[in-house]
Amino acid sequence: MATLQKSIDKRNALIQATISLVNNNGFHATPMSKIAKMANVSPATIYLYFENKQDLVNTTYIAVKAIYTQYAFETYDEKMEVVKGFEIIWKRIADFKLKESEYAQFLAQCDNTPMIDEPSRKEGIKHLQPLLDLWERGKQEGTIKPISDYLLYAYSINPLSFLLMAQERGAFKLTNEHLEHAYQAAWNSIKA
Amino acid sequence: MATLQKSIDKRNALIQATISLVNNNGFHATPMSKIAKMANVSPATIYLYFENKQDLVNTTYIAVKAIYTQYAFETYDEKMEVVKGFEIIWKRIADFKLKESEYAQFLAQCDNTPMIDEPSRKEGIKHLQPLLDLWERGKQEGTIKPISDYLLYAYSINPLSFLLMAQERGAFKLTNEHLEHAYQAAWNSIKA
DNA sequence: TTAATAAAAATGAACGTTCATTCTTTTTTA
DNA sequence: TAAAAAAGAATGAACGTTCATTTTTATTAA
Repeated sequence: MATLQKSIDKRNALIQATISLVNNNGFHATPMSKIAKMANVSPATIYLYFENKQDLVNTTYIAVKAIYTQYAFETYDEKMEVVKGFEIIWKRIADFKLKESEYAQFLAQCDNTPMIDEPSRKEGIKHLQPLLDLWERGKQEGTIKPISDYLLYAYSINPLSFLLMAQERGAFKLTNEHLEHAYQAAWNSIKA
Repeated sequence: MATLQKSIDKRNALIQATISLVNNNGFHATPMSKIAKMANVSPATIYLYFENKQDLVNTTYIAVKAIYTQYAFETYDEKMEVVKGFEIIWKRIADFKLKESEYAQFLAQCDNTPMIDEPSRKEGIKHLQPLLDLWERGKQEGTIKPISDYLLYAYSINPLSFLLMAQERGAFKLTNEHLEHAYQAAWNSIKA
C-alpha cells in the first residue's frame, strides 16, 4: 500500500521538527517551509504524510500525549494499592517533565492556546483513563477525597507544575528534596 | 501636543479588541485588519497609536497586568498582619479571575506562549512587588516558610489556577466552598 | 461670529512579503 | 518499465505596514 511504502523516518523527522519549532516560535510563527527544512524534506513532501498544517500539529500533539501517558504508566500496575499507585504515577510524571522537557513543553503550549482542535484535544485526554480508574478505586475504598476527577488531577499535579515552571524560568535549581516536598503536598491535597 | 489630541477612546477600543481577538484566536491568527474592524477604525489608524503589532500586544499585556495588580491590592494595606494580608490578596486574585475572566484569560495566554517580548514580561512582573514585600515580612517573622518567592507564588496560586481551569472547561460548577477549600490549600502550602 | 487656513488625525487603497498549498517534473523503488 | 515518492518552482491568498488623500479639528484674521 501507498502509505506503508513511505518512510516512517521521514514522518518522525517531521514530527520532531514540528515539536522543536513550535516550542521556540509557536504554531503560527512556524512555517511549513522551516519544518520541511529541519526535517531535510521538501515542503511538498509534508503533504504526502499529512493533510495540512493543522493535521500535522494535531497528529504531533496526539503522538506526544501518547508518549507522555505511556511513560507515566510504565511502572504502574492496576493491582497496586491506591497510595502506591498514586506515588508511582506522580513521580513518573515528574520524571517525564524533567527528562523529556521538550515533549513536556510542547504539551504545555498545546494546552494553553487555541492551536489544537477540539477532537484532537479530546483524543489526547482518553489516554489518562488508568489514572481516572485509580482515583475511582481510591474514592470507593475511602482513601481519596470524594471530589471530581478534574479537581483531583488539578490538585495533585499542581505543585509539580509550578515547581517546574519556576525552574524553567531560572528562578532556582531543582533538587530531589523539592520534588519530594511537592509530592507530599500533592498527596495531602487529595487524600481523604 | 500631537499625542494628547489623539482620542484615548480609540486607543482603548484597540486594546479591548486586541484582548478579545487574541483570546479567541491567538496572537498570530489575529490580523491587524480585524483588530481595526472591531475597534471601528482603519488599519492605518492603529499605527498612529502603536509602533507595530508587537508593540500593540506588548502594551496591551502591560495594561492588563496593571489592571490585575491594582485589583489584587485594592483592599490590602501594608500594615495588616501577614496572614490577613495573604488572605485578602489571594481572594482578590480569585475574584479578579472570576469576574474579569477576559482579562485573566488574556494574561494566561500571554504567560504561556512566545507572544510577549522579554522586556515587557519583566515590566509586567514589577507590579507584584507588594506581594513580595509581604512574603519577605512573613518569612522574617517566621509566619511563612523560608523558601524562594517563586515557589511561594507557585504554591499559593496553584490551587486557584486549576480550580478555574477545570471550571472553564466545564468540568464542574464552582462554589464558594470550592474557593475556600482552595484558599486553605494555598495557605497550608506556604505557612511555616 | 465667520471665513480662511494650517495642522493633526484618520482613511482606504496599495505594496511587498510570507505563507500554505498545489502543480509539474524528476528521482527512486519495485 | 511502471508506479510511488519526492522535489522545487509556482500560485494565490492573507498579512503587516506604508502611502497619498481626505476629513476633522484648531487657530488666526477679518
